[in-house]
Order: sequence, then C-alpha cells, then structure tokens
Amino acid sequence: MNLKELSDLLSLSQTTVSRALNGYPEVREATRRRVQEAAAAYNYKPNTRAKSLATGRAMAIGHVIPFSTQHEMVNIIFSDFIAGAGDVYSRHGYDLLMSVVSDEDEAQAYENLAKNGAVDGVIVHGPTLDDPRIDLLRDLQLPFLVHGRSTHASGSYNSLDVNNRRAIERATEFLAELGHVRIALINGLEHLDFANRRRDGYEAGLATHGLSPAAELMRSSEMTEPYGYASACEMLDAANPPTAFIAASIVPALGIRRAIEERGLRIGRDVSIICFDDEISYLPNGAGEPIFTATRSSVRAAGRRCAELLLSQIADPSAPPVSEVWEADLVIGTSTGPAPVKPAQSSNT
Amino acid sequence: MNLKELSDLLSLSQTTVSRALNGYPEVREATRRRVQEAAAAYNYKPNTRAKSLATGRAMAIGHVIPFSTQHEMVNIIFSDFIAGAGDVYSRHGYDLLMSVVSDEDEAQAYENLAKNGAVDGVIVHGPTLDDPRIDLLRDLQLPFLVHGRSTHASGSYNSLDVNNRRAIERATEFLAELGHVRIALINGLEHLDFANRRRDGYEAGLATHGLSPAAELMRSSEMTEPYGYASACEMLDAANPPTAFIAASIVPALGIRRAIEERGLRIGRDVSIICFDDEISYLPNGAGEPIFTATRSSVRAAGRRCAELLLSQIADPSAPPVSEVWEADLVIGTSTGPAPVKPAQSSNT
DNA sequence: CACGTTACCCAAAGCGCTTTGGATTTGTTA
DNA sequence: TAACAAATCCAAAGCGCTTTGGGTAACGTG
Repeated sequence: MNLKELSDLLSLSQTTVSRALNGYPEVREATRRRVQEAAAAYNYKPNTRAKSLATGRAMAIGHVIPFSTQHEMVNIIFSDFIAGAGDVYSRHGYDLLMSVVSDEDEAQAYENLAKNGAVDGVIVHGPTLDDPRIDLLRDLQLPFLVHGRSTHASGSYNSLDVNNRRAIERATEFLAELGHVRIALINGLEHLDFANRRRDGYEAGLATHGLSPAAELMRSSEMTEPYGYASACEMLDAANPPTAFIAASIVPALGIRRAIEERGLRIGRDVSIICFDDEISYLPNGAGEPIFTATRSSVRAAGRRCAELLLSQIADPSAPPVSEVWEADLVIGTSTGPAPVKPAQSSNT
Repeated sequence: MNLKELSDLLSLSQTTVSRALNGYPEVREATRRRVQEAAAAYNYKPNTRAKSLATGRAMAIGHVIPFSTQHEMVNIIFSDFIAGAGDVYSRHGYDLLMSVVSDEDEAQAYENLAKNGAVDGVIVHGPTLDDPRIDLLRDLQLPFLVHGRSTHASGSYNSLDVNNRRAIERATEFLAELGHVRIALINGLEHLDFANRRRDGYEAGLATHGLSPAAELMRSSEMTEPYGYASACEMLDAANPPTAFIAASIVPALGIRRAIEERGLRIGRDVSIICFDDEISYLPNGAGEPIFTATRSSVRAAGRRCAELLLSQIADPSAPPVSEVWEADLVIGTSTGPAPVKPAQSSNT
C-alpha cells in the first residue's frame, strides 16, 4: 500500500492525503479523519526512503563504532548508552544507524555518512584528548554531539560530559580523609579524554592532602576484569602496598576485589575500593546497598540527554552549541573504611 | 556533488556514469576509468536513499531491541554480537539500523521496518520458547534470522544457535564426575529459549548420574552480579548447601564468587563454579588461564555468522532456510575441583 | 559494398514521497 | 447580491538514483 493507492482508494489527490497525514492545516477535519482511518485500516506506512528523499532529512542519527582487530574492545558502556539514546530517537521518529568500521576507516565512515545523506547527525563516542573527528565533522558540516569532551579541541561544539575530574578528585579526597596515604589509580586508557581528566582529579585530590602521586600506584589500560586483577596483584604483592584503590569502572573493580580476597584481605577494612559506576544495567553496583563505594552517573541517562541535545540542535541549527557537564554522585558502600593502622600484609606471598 | 553534476562535468550521461560506477559491462574501460577517477577526485558518494528508492533494496539490516521500563535489562551480549554482525554488514555495504522500542511496541516496530522498507531483513534477538515474532515476520515477508531458536515455533526458519542443552549437560556431568551431588543452577530467565534448553541439559546431566534436580538449587532470573550473589548466599547459608554452581553467564558467576569468598570458602576446593562464557570482550574469562571453568562460545563470532547467513539468504531468497548449531567448548579453569568429602560449612553463619 | 553485430552511449521513465503554485468552492462582508 | 477572502483540494515538478529501450558508430562478414 503506497500513497498513490491510498489516495486512489479515497478518491483524493496524493497531495491531500499526504497533508492530512502530516498534520498540515489545508485540509478539512472531516477529510483528515477519513484519511487517517483509511491509513490505519490499510496499515499504510509511508516509505521512509522516499520520504527522506523528498524532504532532504534522513530522520536518522549515526553512531560509528570502531572495531579493531588488535584490541577487540567494544566499550562496556556502549549498549546502555545506545539504549538510552535509541529510546529518545524512537520517540522522535528517528532511526539509529550504526556503522561498525575498522579504526583506520573511521574518518571515511563519517565522510560517507555525511555525503550520502544517510543521517542528519552523529554522536561521537570516546573522544581523545585532541580528537580529530571534531574538526572533520565541522568540515563536513554534519551536526554532531560529543559524549565526553576533547580537552585540546579548538572552538566550541555540542557535548555532554560527566565531571570526571571532580568525581575522582572527590573520591581521592574521601580516601585521604579516611587516612589513606597509599592510594592506587587503576585508570582507563589515558589518551582518552575521560581517563585523562580522572587522572588529573586524582593528582589534584592527592595534592590537596599533601600527597604526591607514585608511578608504581598508577595503571592505565583497557578496563577489563583481568586488568584490574593483575594490577592489584602486582601492587599488593610489592613492598609498601596501597591501602586503597580507585578503579575507573566497576569491571576492573571486580578484578581488584578478586585480588584482594584471594590474598585473604578484607575489603573495606584492610583495603578500600572506590570505583566509577556508570550504572550499567547488567552490572549494577549491588541490589539496594551498593557493593562498592562509587562515584556514580548513569550512562543511560547520558545517552538520553545526548540524543535530546543533538535532536534539538538539528531542529534549530542556528542555536549555539551546548555543553553540559554533569556532576557524579558519591555513594558510600561497604568497600571503603579507615586506613588500617598497619598496612595490610598479603597473606599468601 | 550528485550524479547529474558529475556527469555534466564529464560530459557523459547519468546513465553512463552510473553504469561505470556500478561495474556494468556496457561501458568502455577507458571511460570507466575516467569516471572512477573523477568520482574519487570530487569525492562523489551516491545518495543512499535515492539509490535504495530506485533499486528497491534498503541495503540495511534491522535489529530491534526491546527497552522496558520495568526491567531495564539490555542484554549483556548485545554489544559484542552487534560488533561482529556490524563488521560483516560494513564489508558488504550494508547499514545496521537499530530500533529501540518499549516491549509492547515490539511487534509494531517489526511491522514498520517491513512496511516502510527501511531494511532488507532483521535479526531476532532473545527468542522465547514459542516466539510470536517468527510467525509475524513470516507474514510480513521480511527475511529474518533468529539468534537462538524457538523450540515450539512451527516450520523452518533461519537460525544460528549454540547447543545450550549439550553444553550445560556436559558441565553438569563434569561436576558429577568430580563427585559433586549438590549442584546448583543459577539460570537466566527460563521463558527464554536458551535458558530453557540449559535447564534441560542440567536435568539430563543430573539424570545420567542418578541425581535428581532439587528445587532449592535452581534459580532463574536476569543475569546480574547481585542476582548471582544473592542466590549463592541463600543456598550456601541453607542446610545441605551445594558444593558446585553452574552459572548462565560470567556475570552472575562473579556474584557467586563474591558470596563464596565472603564466607571464607575456597573456590575450586570447597565450592566449584562453572559458567557459560560468551567471550564478551570487556569481560574476558581471565587473561591466559581462565578464571572459571566454562562452556565457551564466542558471541561475536556468532554475530558475524548470523550476519553472513542472513545476507546470503537475502541475496538468494529462494534458498532453503539454514539452521546452524554450534557446540560450545569446555575449558577447564581453576574454579572447579573434586567435591569436598565433607560439605563446606559457611564460616560466617 | 551492403548488411548484420557488437560496443558504447543516451533520453526518459520510474521509485514513493513532499511541496509549489494554482484552481475551485465556500463563506463573509458591504 | 456582488466582491473578496478563506478554506479545500489538485496537478505536476522535483528529490537523486537505476534501468529500460533505444540510437549511433565502429567493426567484421560475405
């Protein structure tokens, strides 16, 4: 069933049917109702491609996710972010177009999306400190919004970020105030902007309490459980081990916990853990009482908000770019406690 | 830059330029080269929407993911599956269209995709025992492939599944052969086909060794860490606790481990764990030596294969439906060992 | 050299929708 | 009741591409 068939059936022109369905005023209410009823009865759905060809709007938002063969890391937070954003898209009649590309083809992917008119805008994931995609997208004139920020990028652009620096600074100070002196940071990859900011926050928090960062207490890598485990093992087995860990995500925190428990140490008593909790649906930080003391910010809510901001930018391209920064909550769980008087000693070394 | 501009520039007709670019034989090699060079020079990308309007093929595959407000569970394996499938789509020039809808709108979403011609086919995620989407999609005449199977669905359809029954049967037998008698199953939601089959396998494995399933040793829910933790706590604190756990995924297995370690029990000695490992990129089962003994099957590889199968079905709609079943590997880690002579006693109850 | 083949290229007709620029009818006002 | 405005509706021109159904020129063949 297409427009022509439907309009023939109603003995109306395609123009009128189209206008009736799209809420234009040039059609009598009685006619509009008749059209709407017929459309519903025959289950007519306008062809998306024809529609967007005619209007020039794709009614779709692009997400390009890099897929490398070396480090096959698909972002942990990805599916929750997408769920939030996708829900907003649906409600606004937008589709979500995903492009999975090897990372050397990433620039090309954005260019294609822009030139072949498949999308009206894109969301940029995982910005680096000086992300080239920002200039690229500006050149391509494709509306975009960055989830996160790119510290060294020039000019202004749409973005939504968590105050990563402040969140980890607070976490660090919280631990310092509990008397911890040896505080380890199990960070994400520091060429990524969020991880870099977290490190800044960590160092700032230490400085406030007269502590200085120690190279042997800092790690930076992809945030897996085995990474958290291995890092914690090394540190705990070394001389002068940390009494507290700050983990960049709940996943490495689980690995840190494994290392700690394996050594017969007690979490929250011998060793404390704080992590950044993105409120991932399938990895909740406990049910009710949190497992980990954590800085918390919902990535799904971020997805929703990113979608809203981008859509409104698309609706009114003349509006100035917006840049939102969310503060993370600090929720107290049982994984933190006062620094032990005597540094914990691993029981199986 | 569009076709008309490009062809004007080359003093050729749109027909010839189109044919040159799409590899049709009716154009001289010299001309073709000239066209290709110009296209590259001016960075011409044909408009996707116009192209698919003209050809009738959307060059896109749909994935609809339900988003409910009650239980906000986005599937754990989702992002890895998508990464695998999306990579294959890209290589074949297909886009990936995602529809995030509240679950009461799910049928509607499929119908829209079919009628408005936005996609050439869809992948069905998380089939239930008797999944209505299969009949729906057949009615809609939209090519589809089911990731998993639907036991009670009629007729044949394209599918790719892991042999969940056999995998868990082997796991159960493995534990039984180690002398375990009280074996718990921390399953996924059993209205989902995969979980149901795993339960069948569990019961079959027990039966082979003369054991019968005990209601107090079986749980079925969404596969979160707190779920694994809470289930294991209950069971370990009850009279006659299990000496082994089978977890439906690595995530609840992490929770089970937490419960065990919290009670001062040793994994692999006092209590054994086997889990189903989908090889999720951000939750690898250890680096090198596996953390958990596990039945293993790569969900990313499954995503790739699903995409390939669906695309070939679309390429040749007359081909009969294919139905692949993969066997999972059983990898031995340190989380399993012989049943303790005397059932472990929780140290903090 | 006339004739049939190829090889190569083009004009124009869609694909299904929106939207412009009228045309026609109806209602309002003096 | 005439004149004008407002309300309704329509025909047709795109949107950018593919593809049908020729045309024309070049190339053998007898």
